[in-house]
Amino acid sequence: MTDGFQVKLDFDSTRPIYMQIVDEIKRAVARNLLVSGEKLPSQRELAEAARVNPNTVQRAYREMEMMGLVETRRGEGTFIRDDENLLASLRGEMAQVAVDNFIRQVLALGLTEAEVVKLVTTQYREIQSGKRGEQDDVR
Amino acid sequence: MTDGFQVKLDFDSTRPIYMQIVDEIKRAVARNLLVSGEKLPSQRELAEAARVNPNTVQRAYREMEMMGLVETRRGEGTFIRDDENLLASLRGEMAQVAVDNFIRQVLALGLTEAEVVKLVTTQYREIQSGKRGEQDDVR
Amino acid sequence: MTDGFQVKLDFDSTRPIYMQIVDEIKRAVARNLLVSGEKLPSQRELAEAARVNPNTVQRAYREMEMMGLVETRRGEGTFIRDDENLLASLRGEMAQVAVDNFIRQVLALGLTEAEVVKLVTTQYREIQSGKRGEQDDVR
Amino acid sequence: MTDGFQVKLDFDSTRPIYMQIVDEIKRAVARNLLVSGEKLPSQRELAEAARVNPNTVQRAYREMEMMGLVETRRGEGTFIRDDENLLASLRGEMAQVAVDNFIRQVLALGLTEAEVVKLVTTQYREIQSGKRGEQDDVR
DNA sequence: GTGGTCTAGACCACC
DNA sequence: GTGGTCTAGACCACC
Repeated sequence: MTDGFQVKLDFDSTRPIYMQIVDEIKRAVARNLLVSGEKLPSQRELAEAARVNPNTVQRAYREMEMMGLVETRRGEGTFIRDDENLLASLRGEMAQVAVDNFIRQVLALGLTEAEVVKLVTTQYREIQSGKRGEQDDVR
Repeated sequence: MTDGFQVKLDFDSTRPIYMQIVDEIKRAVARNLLVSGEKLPSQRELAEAARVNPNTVQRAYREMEMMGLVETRRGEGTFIRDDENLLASLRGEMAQVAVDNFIRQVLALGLTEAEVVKLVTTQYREIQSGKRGEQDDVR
Repeated sequence: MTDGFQVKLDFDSTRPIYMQIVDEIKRAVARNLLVSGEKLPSQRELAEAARVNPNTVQRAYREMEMMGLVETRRGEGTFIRDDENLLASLRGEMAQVAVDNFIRQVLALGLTEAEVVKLVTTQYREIQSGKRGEQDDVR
Repeated sequence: MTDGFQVKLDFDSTRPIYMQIVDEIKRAVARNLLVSGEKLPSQRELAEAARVNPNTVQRAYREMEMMGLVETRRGEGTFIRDDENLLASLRGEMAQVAVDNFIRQVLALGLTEAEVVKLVTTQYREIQSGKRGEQDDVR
């Protein structure tokens, strides 16, 4: 796992393990931690590292292949495809989830729209400026 | 369990259990799931429900007493105090954490400030309008 | 025992032991028997010396930490903090209690204000002059 | 013990019990809780109340008789004598002890003479004014 | 070594 | 019933 992503699994979750693997890789792609053309770990490698059955990893990779996120080249490995549209929609989905959770939280706290926008713009600038030259472990 | 809050603990976390209890109750107060004057479960009740030692619950309650969040009356129980300033700062803290996490996520996705603001305002209105008469379990 | 203070506990008192420990240390600090930066005995040491449970000592130390009197550094120990304001207010409190008790005594004896002031000034000078080079155990 | 004084004994003290009884009665006299002509409890009564041997009480009463504080009239009981000089010296002694302890305390706290006098005069007036119509349990 | 957390359980005080 | 204190002892984290 020297790659730019890690697969953290929750074995207590009701969400199937293979889906969790897909989620993690989608997330890494959306965040540019995995880029077009990059090779994923081999199925065996990942299975060992994540301590799951190789079949589980294979199912995850097959799902991603079907959704067009990766392509598997026999004898070579599995690679992130170069598909701008897919990437954009991935990012859109994740942004949507993030914003949705965020809004629910601030609504529960009783913040008005104006307050939220204020906080968001302020914090956006603050964090962005602080990011210069920093390592990017924003998980 | 009939209360407006639940205490979910992660026994694997490095965060001490008593702090997790405090966190949960602070959160419930910030969200108005627990309001001024309301009685918390007795130390023994909560200890049993959360499957922790009564001493652990007591430590949590004592911490909250010291920070002025609750008031404990011997022989009667522990109650949420009425302190507007404290409540406001609690909400401020939680909003800050929420916005901070959110911004880090969207920055990792490469969204611009304008895009973020757009998403936020759109979603704010959407979720708020959908909230009418709904139950509020947004955890 | 080589420290400048001793913790004498009254196990029959209704005052909790951990508070008695706090009282004693506050007194020692107010009297400069313990000074800024000085290390308190470790929790286990004091527990053994005072024949109480380590948890009881810890509670005392935690209280003092919260009131800002001491600073505890994990793996190192607990130290008197350097806080002039706190020290002054500690001394003020203790002086207040002493003067209060004293006045009640002399009032009960029927002394007038003038008589009291006379006694106080005379005795102040007498005791102070006798103090030169004496050991200071005025408990 | 409907009288204006109580005899509290410390059986762990090194000070003999009979002296402690004398001390307590001297204190009550100095404070006008026992006045000239007043009858002390009978030796048996006091022995029973204080849970000591009647001989011990007798010794205490004998001491006080010798110092001129009380007189015993066979068949009647023991009474506080009317001796202004003795009373004055009793009060003087007690005042001396009180002031001595007090000065040692405030010296240990580092108060200057001026500060002490200031505190004493302020507190004298405060307590005295607060005393009006109050019950006088200043022990 | 140091402090920090937690459990199990006793006993007390206030109501 | 409620919370408050204390003990005994385990186990962990930091040094």
